[in-house]
Amino acid sequence: MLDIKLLRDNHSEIIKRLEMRNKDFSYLRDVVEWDKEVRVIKTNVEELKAKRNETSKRIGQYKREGKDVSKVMESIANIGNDIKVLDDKKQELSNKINEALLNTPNVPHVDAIQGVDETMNKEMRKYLEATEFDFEPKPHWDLAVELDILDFDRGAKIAGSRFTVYKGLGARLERALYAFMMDIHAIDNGYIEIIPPYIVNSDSLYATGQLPKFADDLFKLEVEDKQYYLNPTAEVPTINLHRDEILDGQKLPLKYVSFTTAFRKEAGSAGRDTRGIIRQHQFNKVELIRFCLPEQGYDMLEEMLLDSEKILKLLQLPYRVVELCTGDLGASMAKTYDLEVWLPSYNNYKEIASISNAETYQARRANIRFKRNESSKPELVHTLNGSGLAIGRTVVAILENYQQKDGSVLIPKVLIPYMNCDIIRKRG
RNA sequence: GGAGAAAUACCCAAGUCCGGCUGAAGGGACUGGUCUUGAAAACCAGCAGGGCGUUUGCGCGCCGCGGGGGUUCGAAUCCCUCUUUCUCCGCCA
Repeated sequence: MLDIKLLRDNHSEIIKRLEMRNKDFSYLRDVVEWDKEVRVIKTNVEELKAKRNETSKRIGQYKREGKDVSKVMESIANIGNDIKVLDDKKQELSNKINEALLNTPNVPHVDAIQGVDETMNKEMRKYLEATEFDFEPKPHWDLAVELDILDFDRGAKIAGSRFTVYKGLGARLERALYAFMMDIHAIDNGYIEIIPPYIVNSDSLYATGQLPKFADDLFKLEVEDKQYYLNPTAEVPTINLHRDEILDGQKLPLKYVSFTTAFRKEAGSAGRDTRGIIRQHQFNKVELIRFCLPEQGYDMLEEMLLDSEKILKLLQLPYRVVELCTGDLGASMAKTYDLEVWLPSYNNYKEIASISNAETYQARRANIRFKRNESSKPELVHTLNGSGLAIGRTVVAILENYQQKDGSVLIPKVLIPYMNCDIIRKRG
């Protein structure tokens, strides 16, 4: 959420930067006006309330002393009603302001790349060259079916399209990958391990910015009269660990690595990535989350990027780092890097991780603050999140990049202890 | 699923039946001091946090007793509603 105070002082500048997202944000000028009105009303209401408080106190005092009270009562006869009328008016305006702010995305970073879509993202660096084969490489959807490690038909039978059964060494590869990633981040990189609830409430989703605007992407559960949602990304439960809390500034940054199964409706993705397990309704993901001081935010972002890259390096997968342009930037984020892994079946790079700084956007919505020391005022933290990595897509990358001419798949060295084997072959 | 009980400031806890002198007793912790070679103990003193408005500033005001709403001139206290926790019974990995 935007800071209304910043908006008061700098709305032209902020609107200008928001419009780098290629949308119209002129309605924020109205918000500034409503805000002025609210403050005028507030002053009036508070004066009335002060008067009422004072008079009521006097009534109590008079009663104790046995004095007549009717005259004092008369003097504030209609004050309650007046207060109510003004309060309602104020509430109405506040709601309008709030709704507008909740629907407004984050302000892109000052140096953000202006662009309309992913074609204008900027490649920062590359690791390894695209894998070369001396045979025709197979896409993972063929390879995995031949190896009998993924079963698309039965996934569809059990649940529906975009659901897949992992089987045999396919299932083990998935399990090996998340154990491996959790180990690297928790043991080597110093993150605290988290397994959060996979069902979240709407407060949590408002806090991280999935609601109110992106309800269509979420699986919703109605249980009696209550509404729950399936976790769309570990970012949601993990950022919400500290909703409505004041953290100890001395203990920042807080670093968490969170393992979840993520559920997404992929409502706007009909026809995209329909083959294989690139885009599923259900997938596993290891997610890095940090809460830090505002001045640390961008150093933390670079550090997290390296933490994610480390996984790809250890797995010896070719990838590149891109910085997202404003047209491709998620609504809650000020700056985002994507890691894109080389996929022979796409003959291109494909997103496997996304590492972002939300600055204070989520912290303000979630009310997550810190104190530098005991006597200082609370300030909003920066929240960062990054994949470390998406497991399903890592499975794809390994299958496709490590495949051999005979249809078997070598296991990356670092995974062998987790897999208890060094190759996936067709079962006899 | 059934039956009860509870939620007060950093922690414990009084107040809630019978609304006003509770902007919240008391204790612990914490901070400062006295005493002591030093420490402990004892004693003295200080001490709710947060949000918002207004002001050049000192300050002033509004809102906060789990959340939301209501009754009232006035609510920690009365009413409605939601959430969470605990105890017992049932069921269960």
